[in-house]
Amino acid sequence: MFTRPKGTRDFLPKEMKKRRIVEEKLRRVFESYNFREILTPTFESFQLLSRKTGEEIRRQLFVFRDHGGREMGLRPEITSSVVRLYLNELKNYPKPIKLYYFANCFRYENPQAGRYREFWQMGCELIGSKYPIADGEVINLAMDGLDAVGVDYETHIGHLGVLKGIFQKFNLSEEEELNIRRLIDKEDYKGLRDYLESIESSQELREIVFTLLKFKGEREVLGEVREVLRDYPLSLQALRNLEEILEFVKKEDVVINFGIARGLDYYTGMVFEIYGKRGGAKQVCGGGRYDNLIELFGGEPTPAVGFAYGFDRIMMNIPDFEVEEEVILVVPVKKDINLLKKSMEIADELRRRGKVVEVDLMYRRLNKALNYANTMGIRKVIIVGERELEQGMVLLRDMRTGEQIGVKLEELGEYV
RNA sequence: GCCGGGGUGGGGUAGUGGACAUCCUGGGGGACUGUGGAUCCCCUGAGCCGGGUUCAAUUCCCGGUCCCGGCCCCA
Repeated sequence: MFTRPKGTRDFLPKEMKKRRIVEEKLRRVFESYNFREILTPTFESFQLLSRKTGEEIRRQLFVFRDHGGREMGLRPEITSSVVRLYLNELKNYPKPIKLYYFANCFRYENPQAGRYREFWQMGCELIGSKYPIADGEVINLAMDGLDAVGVDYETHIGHLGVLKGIFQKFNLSEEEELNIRRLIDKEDYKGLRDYLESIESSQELREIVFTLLKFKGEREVLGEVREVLRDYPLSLQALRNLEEILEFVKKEDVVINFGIARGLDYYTGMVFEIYGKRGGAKQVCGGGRYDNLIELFGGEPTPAVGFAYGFDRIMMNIPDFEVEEEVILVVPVKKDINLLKKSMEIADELRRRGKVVEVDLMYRRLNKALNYANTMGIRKVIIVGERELEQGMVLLRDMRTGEQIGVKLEELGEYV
């Protein structure tokens, strides 16, 4: 027997239906902002995929060689592909360019709650605007989408420029910066303290870092933060940028959090993460500004900002709902060739009218067919028998009430 | 990559170092040649894989694998 590859899933009809419904709601939000859908290949050259990241992501990449010996990888996220597409096809279009996507991604990781080797991301990239209003729009869009599907969430917004401004003043090496960011990101404050001591950082650095991390909260903290950062001009500049962005963020209840470092190295400015409140695999959305990435990929320096939803995690964070399908079953009273054909004709006619219609394909006895309708939750059954056909009628049975009426064939469409 | 808990028909389960492995549900067919949630009958179908201990393993031990979850990292 064959089994599913580890970390992958089969989606059964019922769940698929729900996914499509949620997908459609999210799509409508992106499109209401006039973001336009694109689709890029499932695999890209290994070169492209590994461009912006180091060893860590390489370990998570599904890689293969094609028959021509070219190294390929399955996309672990979509932003790289969108940047490539932008440079290939759209770089001379009027800005801003607003694109969205919904696609599967692959990471070779150990599965756990809300984490799979194949998973779906829906996200967007806004390319060409460096202004705070663009950051604000993207954040608003992210929250609108979650509202549209009923996720209970908390939004955290930070800015990498603030920490960078501090680091610069202390001449830290790139590696030291990275290590510090990593410890901050995972909120390992003890480890952070130990590390800062191990690299013999100055007292001032330690103080400013921990002070900054303490200011996690509502917008009111910004005033105090400004005070704390008064000797760090670059940080103040970043803070100013963040304040401008927040002017455009329409919801008040967001958490200012300078601890958001984001693992992907390409972020340069505002960063944000949104957490669902239903435990396990909390992060349903992540994004931010990446003004260097396009340049890194060989294009003109171009500012950009975007985010991605973890679609599967959204599915875990929405209130459950039932999908109801109005299905009609047409069943002949006997397995007589003429009745069978007549049943198909009736089904055809109703389908043309937009109904979802099934004909009994199992040559079941009438009682078994009704039983089938019952277990399948099919509400309406059309019973086709000679006696009624002679008068141009069929029987229409409502499985829920048990009511059964004779209906003229011409009027059937109005009854079901 | 590391750590914890699991794995019995399609789904849900019981039990056991020893005979054909329990029950419910589901699926197919029939009793009933035109009316359901019904009854009865028949059929279908299971101890993750490999090794070890043992006269004997689904049961005990080890390894692997997959699932669930945690770390790392992220969506």
